[in-house]
Amino acid sequence: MLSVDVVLLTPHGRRLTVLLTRAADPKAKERWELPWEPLRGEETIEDTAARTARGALGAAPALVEQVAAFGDRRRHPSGSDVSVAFLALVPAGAPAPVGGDTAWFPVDDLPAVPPRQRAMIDGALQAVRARLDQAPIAFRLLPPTFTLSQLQEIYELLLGRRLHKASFRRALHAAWLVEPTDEWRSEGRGRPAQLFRYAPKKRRGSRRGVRFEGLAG
Amino acid sequence: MLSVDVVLLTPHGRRLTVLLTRAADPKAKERWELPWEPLRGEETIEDTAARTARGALGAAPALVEQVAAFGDRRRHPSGSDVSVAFLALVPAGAPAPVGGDTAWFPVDDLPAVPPRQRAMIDGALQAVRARLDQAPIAFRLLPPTFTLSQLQEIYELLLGRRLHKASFRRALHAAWLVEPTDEWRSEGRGRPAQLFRYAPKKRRGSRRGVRFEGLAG
DNA sequence: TGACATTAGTCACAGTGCGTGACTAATTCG
DNA sequence: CGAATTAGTCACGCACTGTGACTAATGTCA
Repeated sequence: MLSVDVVLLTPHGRRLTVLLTRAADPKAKERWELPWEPLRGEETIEDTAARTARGALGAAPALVEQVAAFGDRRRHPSGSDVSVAFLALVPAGAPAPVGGDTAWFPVDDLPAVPPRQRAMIDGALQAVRARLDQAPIAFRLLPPTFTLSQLQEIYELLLGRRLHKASFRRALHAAWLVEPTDEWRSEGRGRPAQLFRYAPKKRRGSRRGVRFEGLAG
Repeated sequence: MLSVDVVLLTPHGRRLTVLLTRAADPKAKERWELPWEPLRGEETIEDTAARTARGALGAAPALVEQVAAFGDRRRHPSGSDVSVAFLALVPAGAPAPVGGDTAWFPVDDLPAVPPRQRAMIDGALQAVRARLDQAPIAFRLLPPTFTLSQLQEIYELLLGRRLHKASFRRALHAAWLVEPTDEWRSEGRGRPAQLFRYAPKKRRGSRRGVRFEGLAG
């Protein structure tokens, strides 16, 4: 038997959080676990992952991507030998967890989960950070139009460190990923911010991808 | 059922080659395929991958690492719904393929293989290139001491493009990965080259990994 | 109303990185 | 000997990056 597990991530304030559900088995050593399902014969693993994510969340996440297969001997609630981990991103303002059986936990303050799933969470975080400057996945966590401060906050959340404003905008400009709209948002105190939309342009020259990696705060 | 497939890579002259075996089923549409085995209950997928690699090669490869799980509906010789792909690196001077049932094919000139395995090969090449500047996997393809020209050749092979000598050495120096021995190798014509060994030093400062990515030839 | 806090956005400098071509060095071959 | 071949270094110019300071536009509160 093979299980498909999903690491659902969403921003909560300034922290990145992961969705856990209460363990079905009340005698389980760890009382929380990642949402998972056994693979059905007629489904692909991608389908199963998407369905599992929808089931736990009550809505479709913005992105579902494979992380890796975990086939070591670490314990998994399904008892299966092999599990395939997927990572899913959910925009901010995530629906409230259904009942008391699912909850969001900050990634840097997790309760005990079964060891194989613990490895999956770590792998998912690594995968997000590695892919962040290859693919524009950060935009999946934002509404169609957004301020650059919002965008920077998402990057900081996913990378787990602060970025410098000027560097961030310079690199963003060089990557030709966004274009300004003519709308402005005044959000309480402070100067209003211009709204942008995601609009990737053909990159000229540069063999490199979009490297945000070096941005230190 | 779950299959474990291995993409064995080795340098052959100036080309990167992959090991294929003749299809067991003579009526199969594609006559060559990647080495694969069904997962046994008592083994981890890593164990199975290592064993499969040894079986096809007749020796242990220098590195075996997971690429990803492939669970789409593309055809696979095992008929399984899900396959986990591993990539394996074999140092140059690989043992001659056993009989006529296994052979090395240049990655840029492959015969037809089952479609899921074709995707695995592409994925393995992408994975090698992506990990090349994160982990020192190039050294696995070389003997304990080597010349910098040999090392550069490996990088060019794995990245699939030429690098500029001066840039390569500058970046290598900055990464503190090798140290010179006091031996020199005179290899036919031309000036003798100094031999180096792999000896990673603690990297000071620099939040970045070892970025060889930008080296253009 | 006016000082201040707060957030957005830009600029400019200095240091480092990187692509590139030209140069020197040591060997073999004829 | 001189040409060819491979190893190894240097230096220039441009681009990129980290950084702090600056201006701009709003709300808050005395």
